[in-house]
Amino acid sequence: MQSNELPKELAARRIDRPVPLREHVYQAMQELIISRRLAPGQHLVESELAQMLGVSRQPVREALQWLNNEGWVDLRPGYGAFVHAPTQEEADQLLAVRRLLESESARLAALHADAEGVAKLRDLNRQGVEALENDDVDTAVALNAAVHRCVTELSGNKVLLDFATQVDRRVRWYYTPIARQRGEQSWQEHAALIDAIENRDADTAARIMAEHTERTRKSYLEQQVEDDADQQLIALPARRRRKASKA
Amino acid sequence: MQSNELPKELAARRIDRPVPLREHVYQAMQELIISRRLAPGQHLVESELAQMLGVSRQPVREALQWLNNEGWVDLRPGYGAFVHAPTQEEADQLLAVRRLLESESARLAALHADAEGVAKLRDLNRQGVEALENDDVDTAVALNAAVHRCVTELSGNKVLLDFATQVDRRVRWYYTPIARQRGEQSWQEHAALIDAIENRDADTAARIMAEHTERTRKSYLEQQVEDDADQQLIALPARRRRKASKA
DNA sequence: CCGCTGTATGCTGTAGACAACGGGCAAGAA
DNA sequence: TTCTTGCCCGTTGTCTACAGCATACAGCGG
Repeated sequence: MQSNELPKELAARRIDRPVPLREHVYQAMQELIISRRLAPGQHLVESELAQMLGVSRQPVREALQWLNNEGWVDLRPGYGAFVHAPTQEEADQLLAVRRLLESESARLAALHADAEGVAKLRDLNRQGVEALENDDVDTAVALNAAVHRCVTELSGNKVLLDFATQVDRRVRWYYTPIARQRGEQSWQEHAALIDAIENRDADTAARIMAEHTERTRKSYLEQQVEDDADQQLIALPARRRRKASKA
Repeated sequence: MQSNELPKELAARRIDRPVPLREHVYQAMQELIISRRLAPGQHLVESELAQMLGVSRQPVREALQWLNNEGWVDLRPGYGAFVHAPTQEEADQLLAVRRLLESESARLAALHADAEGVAKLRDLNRQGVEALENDDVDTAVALNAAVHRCVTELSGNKVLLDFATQVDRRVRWYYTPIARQRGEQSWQEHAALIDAIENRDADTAARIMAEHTERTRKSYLEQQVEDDADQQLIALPARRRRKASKA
């Protein structure tokens, strides 16, 4: 099952085949959505996407299924796919669930983590602080997610990891804008959390994580109000959009 | 796929188009998996399923995607779909997550539930007790799930409801066999829970729910040991199975 | 007898095409 | 003008066909 890359430039006129096309479609569309080039609520026409990405409709359909499962698009049977339009209410509830899952993760991590795991956490956190000092926001955000993910991995509960991962992906809809705002404090809280885990202090770890995610939630809610205006980008059916743009 | 049955529905299904075929495929396969006619670990060949259900491979593929997302089958890219083989460890972790989510649901339900919601809960619970008295296990299981779902709905957190629903579906892999075992006690606990919700006693509600699901988990773990033998039904590639059955 | 290699076959992933459904739009009636 | 009615066409859901890869197996050499 190994994928030995780079042998065929001939077939590479499409895309390298070892990885199914739907994967590329999935990633491409995810980026398009994150970058807002596909607006929330927008109707996604399969044939348009297929042509745009140079593949047939099947990979697009399958990618849409995945995107649907991860909350990036909403699939209305017989009607089509629409870019998910996140609401404040949903964000609030999502972050509440995140708080619940991650707090429990921290508790379990404190019970189960070994020295190696703690070391890895410290390393990630150190890198995060460095990234912040260098104003490298993207890296900092990624490392932040990595820290949280690592804690969840150390919980030893794979199902919990699954669900937390799902939540994390959906949180990323909202997260980036607030990363800069409360950067430094966040990493200090991480450090305290890691200490608690190292000391096998489950209750403290859980409490710190709960407070940590709760602050993130608050930050988001304060931040978000101003954005709501352009949430109103209307979701026109593709047809109507096209007619409109002709005029 | 030794026993090809229920292909009669296909003809009728093809006529009423409003519901996509993949929905029917999804439901049919889910039932086949629950009933163990598709064994855990078994390799699912798309073309076989398609022929068996009287549709083409596309609806089957899409149904498999859904089944994968809900944990019924595992999809290995380029290799095929396999009926998910649940393990004890996974069940344990799954039930731990369930405990977490449902406990929080109960807490929130106690904070937010209105009189109407409480009434609905009581009604469901009453029906459940009746079903148990009539030895109607299937109905009792369904009503049990309904009570839990209703509590989660009353929490007012739609995201939480989403995740709890996912967990519930996966728990059903394991649940039915233990339903009979601890039937009566379960409904008594439900009653206590509903009281707590009605009294707006969030902490008590959360505690009762946590203990309730924890007992379910324990029951499962005790029960399950004996089943593990036939978990070892080997997952042969479809080809080999066919050859073997010729001999 | 065992291991290797070439070949055959079956499976998945993808492409391209068709038919039905449903919304949009225009023409006609009130 | 405004509402109704019928047609048009865009979109989805589905089907069939094909290419490529991986495995199983046979035949050969050690």
